Formats: sequence, structure tokens, C-alpha cells
Amino acid sequence: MKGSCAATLGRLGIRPVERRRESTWEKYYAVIRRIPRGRVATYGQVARMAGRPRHARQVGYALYTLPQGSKLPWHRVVNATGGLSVGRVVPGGDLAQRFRLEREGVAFGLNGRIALKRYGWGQSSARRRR
DNA sequence: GCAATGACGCTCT
DNA sequence: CAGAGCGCCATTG
Repeated sequence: MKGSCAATLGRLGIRPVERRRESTWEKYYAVIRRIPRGRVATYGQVARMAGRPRHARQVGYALYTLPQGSKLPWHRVVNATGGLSVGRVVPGGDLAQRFRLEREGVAFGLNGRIALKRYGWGQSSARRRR
């Protein structure tokens, strides 16, 4: 893929202003886009896969500036505790995320957290029950 | 350029 | 296992 980056970002609804830092967050978006359906990844995991360990916060920043019309599966990104931190900036956003994940087959624990050991991206995939 | 903020992670209590 | 504190680093004001 060559200049498809700009086209892809345009498809995602990224504005010119965000294009400037695309080189920085592009990797995060690419990784998130690679997250398989019915699986979740932590911010640190995404940052690590993007080749930027310890940048978990910046991943959250990237999603923070993410437009609503983006087709990015942001709902598959959770924190290390398997909880949802979206509600910090989007009231009820965590609820929507939870609903989306449950619809994909991701189950939540009684404490409202996801069993990353089972649904974590790169974990024992063969262990997941139908 | 400096100071404050933040959709986080790890460690200690 | 749950809660609080400190650290990391890029974006924003």
C-alpha cells in the first residue's frame, strides 16, 4: 500500500488537522484495525504492537481525537484491567462499548470487566469457547 | 518553550 | 482482589 494512507484516513473521517500527526497515530489506528472480531486488546498491547511501548496513554489520546464517524473498532480497546475507560470523556460510552463487545461474543465478568486471559488479543485463542 | 492534562500501566499497600 | 500513588510520553494551552 502506498498513498492509500491518506485515502484510508479520509475514509475514517480524519480531518486535515489530524493528518499532521497521522505519522504518529497512524500506527495505532493500523493496529486497532487489525484487532480480530470478538477479541480485545489493551492500550499497552496496541502501543507495543505499534512499536511504541510505554505509549499506552498516547493510544488513548489518539482515540480521544478519533471522530465519531470512524470505522475504527475502538470498542475493542480496553485497559489492562479489562475495564472500560471510555466513560471518562464519553458519558455512557462505556455502556455502548460493552454492548458492542457483548454482541461480538466478548463476555464481561460480574465485576464488569473482561477476561483478557480468554479474549485478550494474542492470548490462548484456541481456548475460547464457541 | 514551559506547565498542565490524560480513553494507561505497573507497583505498593 | 481492590484502591491509591508514581511514572512515561505526546498533545494541548
